[in-house]
Amino acid sequence: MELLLDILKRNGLSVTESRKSILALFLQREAALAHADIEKSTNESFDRVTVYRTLQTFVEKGIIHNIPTTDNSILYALCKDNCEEGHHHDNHVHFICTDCEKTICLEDVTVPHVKLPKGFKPHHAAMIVKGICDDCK
Amino acid sequence: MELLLDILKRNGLSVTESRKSILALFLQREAALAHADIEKSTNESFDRVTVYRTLQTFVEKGIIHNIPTTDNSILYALCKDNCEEGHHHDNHVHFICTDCEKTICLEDVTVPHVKLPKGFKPHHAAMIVKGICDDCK
DNA sequence: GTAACTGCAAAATATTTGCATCCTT
DNA sequence: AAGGATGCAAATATTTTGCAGTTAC
Repeated sequence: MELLLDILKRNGLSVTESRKSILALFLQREAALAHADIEKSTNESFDRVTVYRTLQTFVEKGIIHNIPTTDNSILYALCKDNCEEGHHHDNHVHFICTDCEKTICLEDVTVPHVKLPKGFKPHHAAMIVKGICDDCK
Repeated sequence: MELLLDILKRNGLSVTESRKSILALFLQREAALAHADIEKSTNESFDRVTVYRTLQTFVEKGIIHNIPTTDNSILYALCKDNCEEGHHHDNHVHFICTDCEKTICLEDVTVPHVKLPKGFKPHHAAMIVKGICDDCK
């Protein structure tokens, strides 16, 4: 709970119920969350609009980042290292379990470099692996 | 244009105006397309619903596949090899140019394998590289 | 001729914006 | 007390569904 308040304060955000609850959700799960997950998990105690605005604020501050998905949903995840340092290092692999549908940040697996065709200058790379996670195997 | 009809017929699809136009769009561009791009490019000559249904049909038949994105859009791309063979091999890297905003299939760059933590069984991997493309450099 | 595709209407869902009120600092 | 955050209402955008008319084969 200390950590939670630290994160908000460090980023110059006022401490409100919605921010505390939503950030707590991210801290207690290892999986990524979609907007809909957050609405469900907080029992709809916050206005839908507040959830949108809270997520947007967190992304702007670099507290969470979004993860590429193949469908039209946006997944958000907070990753330990980032938060501790206050800036983004989401260069790790994301794993989507096709069984339990969770998206997990594999903090220890970094995205490998690839050789691109001539003329292409890479700036940032993301990688998503689908399969069966440790819990569902 | 021959190719175009071949693709439709090979997949057991009847040849209609919308399918021809939309498939032609994919064939003449190397970049991936979003639903909105298609509506614009076809001059809104087709109903929005038809575009949805056509894209869905193409995905089901394996003519196009969708590409992961960080925002909440869905990008679709047809990749040469897949179409020639009639089934999916989209295990190549996708490049998103942050300048022209195009998403390009790098057919020749395959997604590298990564070593996952114990218990994780990979099934499919995708990789997205952001940066500056050959045209914008 | 028949099955399948399209367009229109409308429903359902998702996202954004404006504004008055309430809460944090 | 002041600035920012929230909730509500409503506008806007996106996606889905049903159905009647049309088209491809």
